[in-house]
Amino acid sequence: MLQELKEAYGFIFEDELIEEINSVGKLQFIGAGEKIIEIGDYVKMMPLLIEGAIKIMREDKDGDELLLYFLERGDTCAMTLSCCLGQTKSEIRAIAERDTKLIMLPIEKMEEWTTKYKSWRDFVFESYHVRLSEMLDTIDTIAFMNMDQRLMKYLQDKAKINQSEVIAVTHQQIAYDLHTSRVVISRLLKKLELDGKIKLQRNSIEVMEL
Amino acid sequence: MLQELKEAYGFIFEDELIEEINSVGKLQFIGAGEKIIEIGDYVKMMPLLIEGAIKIMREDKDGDELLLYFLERGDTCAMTLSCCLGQTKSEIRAIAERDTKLIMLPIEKMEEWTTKYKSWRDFVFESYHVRLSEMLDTIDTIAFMNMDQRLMKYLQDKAKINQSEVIAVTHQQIAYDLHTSRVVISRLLKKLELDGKIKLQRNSIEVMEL
DNA sequence: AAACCTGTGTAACCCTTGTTACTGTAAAAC
DNA sequence: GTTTTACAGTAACAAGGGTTACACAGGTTT
Repeated sequence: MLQELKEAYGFIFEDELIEEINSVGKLQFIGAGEKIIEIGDYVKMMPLLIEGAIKIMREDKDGDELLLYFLERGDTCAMTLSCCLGQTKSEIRAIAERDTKLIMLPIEKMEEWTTKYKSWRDFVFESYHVRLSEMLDTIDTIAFMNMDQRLMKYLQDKAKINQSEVIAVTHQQIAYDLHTSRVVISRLLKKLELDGKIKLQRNSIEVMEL
Repeated sequence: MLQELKEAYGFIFEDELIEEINSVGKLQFIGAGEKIIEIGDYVKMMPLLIEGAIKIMREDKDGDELLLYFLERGDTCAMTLSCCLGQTKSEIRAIAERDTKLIMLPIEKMEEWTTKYKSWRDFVFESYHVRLSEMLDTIDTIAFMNMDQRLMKYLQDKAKINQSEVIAVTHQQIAYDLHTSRVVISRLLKKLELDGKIKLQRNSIEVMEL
């Protein structure tokens, strides 16, 4: 674990902190599609993403869903952070977008490290900063863009996070992520294909413009 | 200033920190409607809200606006916080919703206090936490609610923040805040009035259900 | 091979929201 | 008092997106 830890976080954390993380953290593997945290769960561990990608979803009382953003290597879940420090339940659902490797940290250490390590403090602040920006971006997207633009952005983001122009996804799944209906997605995808921006296959989509 | 400072933040900050804030902070009065921060501004000071209310707006490249949330006494602008620590430009616009009293803190102190005072650290973390929650709430609103529901929520929020059932606002102003058109707002307001939820007057609206 | 399931394409229709245009009216400016 | 200006009401229409319904195509199961 130490090696991977250093690769992903060595430039950020001082050596002593890396040691500590290495000794108290638990390496964990999550298969693509597996759920990591559910809404309402009490958060007992804080994840550091080593490899892979996680998608963060929001859901309202009626069960309507919406993709908030993706997390990548070097990210942590500020939402979880927030929950840890506040001892509250999770407001979001986290699902592995790809096979994912992460280090789980006991939340007791959070407080301690915050006092002890400047690099940890900076990391936490930076995480919050990045997350707020990401949330602003999400708001911009749903507030100011039409569904066809949102769809194209979604496909591009998803291609990027999965490091492949061909993304494996069904129209129904996209509809869930964008909080709309399958018919609408099929309709808009066909339009995008006619515009030469994507190519449709069964169960997958090739994105031509990245 | 000391007295007001203690009233608003005495329960949170240790005495020594209150002293420091008192000595380096500059008390500032902002009239209702005045702009505090514009998008793209470099943030040189961090505000602590003592009294009044501030509305935080987002704007996209086409000039389309959207109200994100209100700040109240005891709040600070996490977005500004974020900018201070990251030395980046403001992503949002802040406008005094009512006559507002706030303490401006030089950002150099942020780093120092973060190391020195646990109460300050906790305050910063708590601010981020509250702000993320507020952003989630904003996302829920625009993603999952129809315009009539959003409008009613807007009126209720605005009544609450201004501590009055009668709010002084034009249909056009509401349209800007909710990123829609005046005609749509007039239409929906009339419907809400017929439902007995509000009473319309020129330049003001009385909210019956709080 | 037949039956079945899942994913996709498409038409027809409806509701919500956005747009344009015009009217009236209160308040402010002259 | 008359003229302007800002605000509000409303109709008519357009567009985006949600809904329902049905057809069909690949795979999978039996």
